[in-house]
Amino acid sequence: MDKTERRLQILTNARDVFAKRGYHAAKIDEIVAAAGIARGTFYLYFHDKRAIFEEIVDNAFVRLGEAVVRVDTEDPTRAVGTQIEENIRRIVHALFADPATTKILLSDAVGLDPAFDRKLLVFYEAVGKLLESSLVDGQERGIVAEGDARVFAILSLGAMKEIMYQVVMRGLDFPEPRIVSEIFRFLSAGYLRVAR
Amino acid sequence: MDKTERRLQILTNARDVFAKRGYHAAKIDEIVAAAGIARGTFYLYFHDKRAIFEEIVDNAFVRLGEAVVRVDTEDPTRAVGTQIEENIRRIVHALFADPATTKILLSDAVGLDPAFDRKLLVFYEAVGKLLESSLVDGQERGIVAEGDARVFAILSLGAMKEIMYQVVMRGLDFPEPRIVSEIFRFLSAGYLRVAR
Amino acid sequence: MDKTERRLQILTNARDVFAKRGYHAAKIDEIVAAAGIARGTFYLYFHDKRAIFEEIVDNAFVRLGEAVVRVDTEDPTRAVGTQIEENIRRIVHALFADPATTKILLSDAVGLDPAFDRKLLVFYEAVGKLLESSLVDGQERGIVAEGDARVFAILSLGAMKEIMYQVVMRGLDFPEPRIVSEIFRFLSAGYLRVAR
Amino acid sequence: MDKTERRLQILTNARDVFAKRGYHAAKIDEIVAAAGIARGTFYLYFHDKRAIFEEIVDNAFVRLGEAVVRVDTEDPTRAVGTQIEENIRRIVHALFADPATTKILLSDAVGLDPAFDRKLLVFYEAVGKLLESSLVDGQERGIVAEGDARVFAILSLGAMKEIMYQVVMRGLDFPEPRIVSEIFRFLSAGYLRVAR
DNA sequence: AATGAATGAGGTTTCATTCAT
DNA sequence: GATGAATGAAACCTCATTCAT
Repeated sequence: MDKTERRLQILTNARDVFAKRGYHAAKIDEIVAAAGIARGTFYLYFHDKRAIFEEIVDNAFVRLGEAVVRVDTEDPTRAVGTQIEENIRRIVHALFADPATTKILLSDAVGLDPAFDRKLLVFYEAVGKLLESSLVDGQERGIVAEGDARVFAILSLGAMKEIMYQVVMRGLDFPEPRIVSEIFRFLSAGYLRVAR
Repeated sequence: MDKTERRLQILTNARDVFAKRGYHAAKIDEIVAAAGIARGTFYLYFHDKRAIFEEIVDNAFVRLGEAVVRVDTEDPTRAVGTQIEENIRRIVHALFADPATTKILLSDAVGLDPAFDRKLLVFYEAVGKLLESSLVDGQERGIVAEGDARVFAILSLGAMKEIMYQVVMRGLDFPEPRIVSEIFRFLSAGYLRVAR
Repeated sequence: MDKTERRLQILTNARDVFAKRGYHAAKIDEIVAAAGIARGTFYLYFHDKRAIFEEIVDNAFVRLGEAVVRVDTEDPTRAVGTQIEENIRRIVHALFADPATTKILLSDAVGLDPAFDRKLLVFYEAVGKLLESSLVDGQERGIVAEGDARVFAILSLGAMKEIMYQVVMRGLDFPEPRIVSEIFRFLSAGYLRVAR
Repeated sequence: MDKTERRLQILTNARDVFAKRGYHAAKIDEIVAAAGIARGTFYLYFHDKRAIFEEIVDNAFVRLGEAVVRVDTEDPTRAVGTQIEENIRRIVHALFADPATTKILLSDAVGLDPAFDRKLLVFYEAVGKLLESSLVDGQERGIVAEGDARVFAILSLGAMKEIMYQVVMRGLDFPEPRIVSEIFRFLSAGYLRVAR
């Protein structure tokens, strides 16, 4: 088994243990037992416990980042709405494809410590900024309502995070397409039909 | 200083330390130093570290629970929209009133361990159920769009959690009323004006 | 309630707690709760935990010491055998009269620490010396077999300690007179009827 | 050094520290210092302080149990008296061979707490039962005096315990064979030659 | 004299990390 | 490269004792 495979094997098992136990309750012992390696071997591949956890999170960030594609409001071949829906679909799909990592992202990595909080914030800010600029762009074209695009971005992100959190933590049993369409509908029209 | 005051003093300082450091990095030593008491005194008032943390979270749950009032769709004196907005306002206000606890709720208490995760889920489920039944009620009266009320509840909760998370973690500088009206608007109409 | 009574009340309750839990597991808290006094009050009457325990043991030593009466081999009115039996009877009676203290003596006070071990040894040595000198006296009068009187003393003491230990620890249900006569018989004639 | 040796090394040093200080005053720090290992290493081999102490006591029980051999009253090649004496000899020898453990057994393990008391009682009861059945057997053959065999067993056990206690605690300087013969003589004929 | 809240020394145990083999 | 025994820092918690009221 070559270095890369071995790394991946450790990474995968660590991910499962982190997802099952949470960061602190995940012991190196359990990770190496799951990976079928000796304790010392772990440290040949990862500097420390924190490092492997960060790598798991970072990889997830990369995968999620790749799922998000800038909406091209001028592309005549693909409707803006479709592009947005595609984005949602890809993100939801990436999260569904690896529930253990999703759980880590939405639960275990949260509130680990100030440094990690920062890392999460940076990622969410990056996603938020991307979304925000798309929204601003959309506002100029009249396909996004007037209002603070940054707030829209935050609220949208939160809505998506929460439903995935429920799926992963509670085992909420919704099929992917359903979740995608619900989110899309929610972002499109909200649900309140009242005056205040 | 009587027992109740002393308890409160410890509770308050512990809350700040937890908010600053996160659960695990918060050391009993720092809490007692902040409270200006001896280590032993701490254990006179709280069984252990976990207990005081739970108490902080439970108190927050109670306060938040009290902030939520069932929407009365038949009250002719208060428009439904106003009642909903009032709810949002009260919740946001409760979270704003104690940012340290809000940070604990939205960050430190998350992913602590499976038992605590369950506690959070139970609370969010209770809030969700309340919201959901209001929404179903609203749907019958035509003031809430057709669709899965449970999903609406989850998405709404997530949107609110996220914006408060940003306020508390990043210091997003939005005044309370602004946040309230943004959320209301978001829930009312979403922002996308596109077909897919 | 005057000082002496209060002291006695604490002493009695402490004795029961020590007997029930053993020295280390007996907490000052449990003692004061049993005595119905405040924690601080305890220290008005006893210097520390060790001191009250020592006092309990010392009192027992005094009572037991008083139970032992020198055997007068020249008294024509009381047979030596009767006098010895009387001694055994008084000792056994004293131990039976206060099972809690007996348990403390034979169990809790044992192996507490080197200093306390010394105290026990000193007491047993005093008893042993007394017994030994009686035995030497008896040997001169031909009513005690030849052999090392010191060893006889030790073996006799051990036999008595063990049967009382069984009575107190296991609840061996033997009536006092039975125990007295069994011991007497044992010391008189042993039980083996074999050559080696 | 392999695992078994290392365990033994820790066990031996712990035994000495327990014997020197008593259970509670024996600190893990002193044990590991004596064994020349780090604190953590101790916990690699033993679950906790209690566990290593129990193991020491249990090992002693096993060794002592092995020393006791059932007396065969029908063996024509070995006189019953000789067999009994052999038993005493083996037990005394086992206790002499490891004075530190003997001290632990007769002093430190006594009155540790109710659970441990129970353990000791169980062991002494097992030995007592064995002895008792031999005595009953002996009574049927007329080589043991009439009387309560159980009481005989208890008294004999106590006599042996006490003399070993004196040897180990006070450094009573009696050679092994002397102790064996004194006990045998004592069990055979007692020492009182009086009527009551 | 009585109280009981406060103290803080001290000990056990855990577990991430190192390093000799 | 792999191993796993060894390390030791670090943290929680207990509980006998003190002392202000």
